[in-house]
Amino acid sequence: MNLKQLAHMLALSQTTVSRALNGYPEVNEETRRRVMDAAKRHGYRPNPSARRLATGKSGMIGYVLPTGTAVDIDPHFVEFLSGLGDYARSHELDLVLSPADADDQETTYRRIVANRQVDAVYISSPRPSDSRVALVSTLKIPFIVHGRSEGFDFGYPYLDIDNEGAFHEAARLLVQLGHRRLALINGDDRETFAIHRERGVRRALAASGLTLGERHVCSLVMTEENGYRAARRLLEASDAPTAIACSSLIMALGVVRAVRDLGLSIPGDVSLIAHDDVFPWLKPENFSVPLSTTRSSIRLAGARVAERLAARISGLEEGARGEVWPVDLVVRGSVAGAPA
Amino acid sequence: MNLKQLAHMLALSQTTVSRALNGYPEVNEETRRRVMDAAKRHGYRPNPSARRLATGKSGMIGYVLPTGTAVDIDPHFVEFLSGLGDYARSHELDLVLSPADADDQETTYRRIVANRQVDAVYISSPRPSDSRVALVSTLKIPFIVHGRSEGFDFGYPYLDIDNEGAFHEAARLLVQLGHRRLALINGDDRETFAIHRERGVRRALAASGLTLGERHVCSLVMTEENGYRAARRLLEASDAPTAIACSSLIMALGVVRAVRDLGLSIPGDVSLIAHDDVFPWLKPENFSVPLSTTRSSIRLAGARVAERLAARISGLEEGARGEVWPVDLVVRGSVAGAPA
DNA sequence: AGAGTCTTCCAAAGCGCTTTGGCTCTCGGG
DNA sequence: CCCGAGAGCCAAAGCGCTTTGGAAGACTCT
Repeated sequence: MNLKQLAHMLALSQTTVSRALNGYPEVNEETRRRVMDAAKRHGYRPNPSARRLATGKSGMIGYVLPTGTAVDIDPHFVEFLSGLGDYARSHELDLVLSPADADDQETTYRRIVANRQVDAVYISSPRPSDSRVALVSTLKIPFIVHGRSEGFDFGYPYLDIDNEGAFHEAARLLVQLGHRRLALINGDDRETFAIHRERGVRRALAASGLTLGERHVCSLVMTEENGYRAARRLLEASDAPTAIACSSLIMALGVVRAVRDLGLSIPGDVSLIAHDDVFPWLKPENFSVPLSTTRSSIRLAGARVAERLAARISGLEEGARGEVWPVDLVVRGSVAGAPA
Repeated sequence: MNLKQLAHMLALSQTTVSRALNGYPEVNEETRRRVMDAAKRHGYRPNPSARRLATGKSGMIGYVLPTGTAVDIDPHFVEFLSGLGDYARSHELDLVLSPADADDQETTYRRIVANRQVDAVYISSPRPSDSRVALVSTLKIPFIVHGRSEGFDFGYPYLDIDNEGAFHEAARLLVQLGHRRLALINGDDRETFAIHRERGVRRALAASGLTLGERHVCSLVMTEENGYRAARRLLEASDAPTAIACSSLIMALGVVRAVRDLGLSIPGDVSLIAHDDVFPWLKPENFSVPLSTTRSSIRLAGARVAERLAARISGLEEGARGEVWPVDLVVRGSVAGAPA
């Protein structure tokens, strides 16, 4: 059932039917009702390919997925996706993932924009002066960055959490508890979120005249194994930290294992605070010693990104609006006063 | 730059240019070269929307993403996606995720097929007599099921791992080691994979005249917390099992925690084997006691599904071909003879 | 040389929708 | 009573590609 048939069966022109369906004003309400009714009754669904060709709009959100045999998709992605899906579902938006060589995403961005394959894109895990952000800003397409880039002389729309503030609070708490040697087990420090977290820790330490030792900050892909290795290296050193801030729950698993392997205890020998993106399958309160966390639901962020993207597509949102969400510090059993 | 312009600038018809570009035989090789050359030089890219409207092909693979506030996307999904992306990238295929109410995916399947939004779809986490499989089989669209359904009187193409065989082997090993009371901490037993695993365990036990006690099999969403609860319940009972087979590494984390909380040890008091889908961020060899696993890379499965989907789209693969991958049993420190 | 056969190319008809540019009819105001 | 201004509808022109149904010329055969 296509427009032509529907129009013919209503003894109307395609123009009128199309307009009636799309809510244009120049059609009699009575006629509109008739059209709407017939459309529903016959299950008419405009062909998206045709509509897209005519309008250039696709009703899809795009995401360039970095891939490669050596590239692993971040497990956080799936949670973000859940949120995105929550919103997208109720607004008939689809999401298209365009896999791209991790080292050359630009080509893909250009392609999906030039082809008008999607109405908007989002960018995640940005780095300072991220080339994707720069590129997409010049392309005429609505977008939002999940996270933040830095060092541009132009603004851009983003949604980020207050990583610096979160880790500042976490470190400040540890310092207040008497800890003097803190360590930070961070994610990839080429990404902005990790930079911000380190900055937060440093600022808190500086406020008490302390510093983050060169060897007390690690930057690694966030796996359990890397958490273990980092913690092990830190704790075996002569100037072992008495408190650790950790960028992910998954790494924290490794940290806990390292602590145990070394015959130490949490929080007796080491206090631990990790960032929690809120996974349904791994909860900080269920760690053998309940884990203190800086918490922010990445799923909610996904939903919000979708919402703002939709707003941008329909022109309801414009300009370089940045949005920064505060992060909760949730104190549980894994922190205590510094050992004597 | 569109076809018309390109044709005009080559003083050829659109027909010829189109055919030259698409490899049709009825065009002079010399002409083809000229066309190809000019196309490349001017960066001509056929407009996918137009092509799609004309051919009905979209160059996209579809996946209906079950969503809802109470629905969590399985973390395995992201690994599968990595594999899918690996293949799709090198073949210019995009992936479109259509979020749907988890309780009504059928509408969405019908929509994406009717709209010809995608050239093929895949279905994951199938259940016995899965309605999605039945539906998609009637629709005229290439598809592959990742996993297996059961109880149909028709065949369908799928890719699955030998879940029954894997758990059969695992259980057999445990029995050989003298264990008499096994338990199974399984995933959602409405899904086929879980049913197959249970079947495998039962078969191995039966071979030695043993059975899987009613209360020795748990079926739960695969989270750390559920693994903990299940293990705790099992191990505190009077007829506590001496060996546990577990359907996921994430649940196994919880099992290990429960064992520790109860002052028991692995493998001294309990042997443990879990299924490993091969996550880059959590490895069985890094468990405090290296975990024995049945191992099968879900990422490779993703790549293979993409490959077969591509083959089906281009007509190279047809019919109801099922493919079942064997699963490795990797023995590590978490299994030992049954305690006296 | 005429007929048949390829080879190589083309004009034009879709694909199904949106949108431009009228056209017709009704109605109130001068 | 005529004019201008809506209101309501329509025909047709795109959007950019593929594909059908030839047609022209070159070549082979008899």
